[in-house]
Amino acid sequence: MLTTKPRGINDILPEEVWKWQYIENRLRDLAGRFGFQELRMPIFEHTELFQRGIGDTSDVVEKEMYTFTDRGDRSLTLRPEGTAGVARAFVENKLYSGTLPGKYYYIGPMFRYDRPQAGRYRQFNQFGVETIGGHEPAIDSEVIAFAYEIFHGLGLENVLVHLNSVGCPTCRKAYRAVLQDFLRPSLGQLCDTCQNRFERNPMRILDCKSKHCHELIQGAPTITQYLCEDCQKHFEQVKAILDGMGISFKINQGLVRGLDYYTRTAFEITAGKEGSQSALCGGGRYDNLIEEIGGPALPGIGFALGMERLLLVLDQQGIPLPKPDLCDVFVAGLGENAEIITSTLCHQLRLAGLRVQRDFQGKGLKAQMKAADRYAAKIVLILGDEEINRQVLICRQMWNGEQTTIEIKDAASFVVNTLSAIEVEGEMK
RNA sequence: GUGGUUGUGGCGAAGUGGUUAACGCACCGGAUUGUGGCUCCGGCACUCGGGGGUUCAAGUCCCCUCAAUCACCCCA
Repeated sequence: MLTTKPRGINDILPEEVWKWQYIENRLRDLAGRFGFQELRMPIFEHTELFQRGIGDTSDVVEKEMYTFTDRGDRSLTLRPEGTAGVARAFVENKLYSGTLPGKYYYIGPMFRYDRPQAGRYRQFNQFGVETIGGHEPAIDSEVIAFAYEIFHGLGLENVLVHLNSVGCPTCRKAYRAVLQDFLRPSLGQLCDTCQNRFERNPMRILDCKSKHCHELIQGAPTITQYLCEDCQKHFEQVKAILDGMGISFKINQGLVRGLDYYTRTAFEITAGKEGSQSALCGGGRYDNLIEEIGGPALPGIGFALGMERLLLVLDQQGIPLPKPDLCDVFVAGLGENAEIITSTLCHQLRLAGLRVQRDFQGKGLKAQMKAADRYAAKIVLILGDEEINRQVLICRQMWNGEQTTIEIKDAASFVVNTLSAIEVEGEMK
């Protein structure tokens, strides 16, 4: 072949896509129940939106963006995440003039130039929500409850909410100084990356997976000890509401989200799987982002989940998803005389709302029966010369092999009735 | 960006320098002249991810490259 798909990019084939559709439908339904509306933003934006929004020191901006120049010499970037785009759309369309907080969700592909791995791809899909214009702790809790319910509702085991507060610029400034004081004596022993982080973003050192660094940061002061009064109160209230809703969570003081815009509440959700790519969902509050990109000073909070990772754990945990029926009726026409009648019949059945398959290659009855079986057709209609001469056809019920001869003109209504009858029977069981 | 493993038909998988590249599943056809799921029989890779090299001879050795995968990093 001429070429293959680019690295880290995947086709989602029909045999797989029904799972996606099922989950997407559930997500949309759940979003509606929580009062969120869909917002579709573009796949690419001006590069500076992500640079300013996500933060220059983040890995995403530093080394993972798909940035290109268009024919007008503009620097554009394929969106690596959704929040910045929603924020931009919110400001640009002056959505702050509506009822606040605005509650939006999005679903679609994101792009990051990473080394691909299980559960990590260069084009991956996220479902995310954002609420903009509310600072109340109840909003944090509602967003976390929504995220939790997505996973819980699908039947996943060991769903765990990791919760932390990363403070606001005021308390973070104080904490940053304390943390640097703590680390300074062992600065030389930290890994290269962490030495780099020391000035630029010392809180990220707490997140370092290197064993050596991990030992050195034992006993480090935690941000929660240095939260200002407002942040502390906010955090306590979020926890209290979650308790009240019966949503369990675990405080994880090492949880520092990778994007620079986060303030106060930060959370992540995992489901059993330990180690790499275990985060199914990540989110948090971003109280300065909207203002940062030139909008009014409105706070926000949201999360995003990775569809590929969700599908992966569902599979690992053996959670069955309902597979839709692909075929109600297979029309088996035999010989040239059946051609027009077969086509017409298929069309009528489809107009009657049925899923219909047929053969186009003039195969024998045996081969057509085999095909019908593979389509998992519930009913096969057989049309040969004998039947056509008498203007009838044979209706075979594949689940029990029973056959009835009926008139061609009655076929559609007969099939509809037969199928609705067995559906009712199925429901009664 | 770093390190490890892998790459043979649609899929899984033998083959460890030497004639026609096992086998299983799937697929197609037949046994059952007009009827699926079982059984039996038959068919199905000018070719071993791509390129170059070593050799009388390479799927088998070497180099490069691409891709997958795992770990690190990071994150969804």
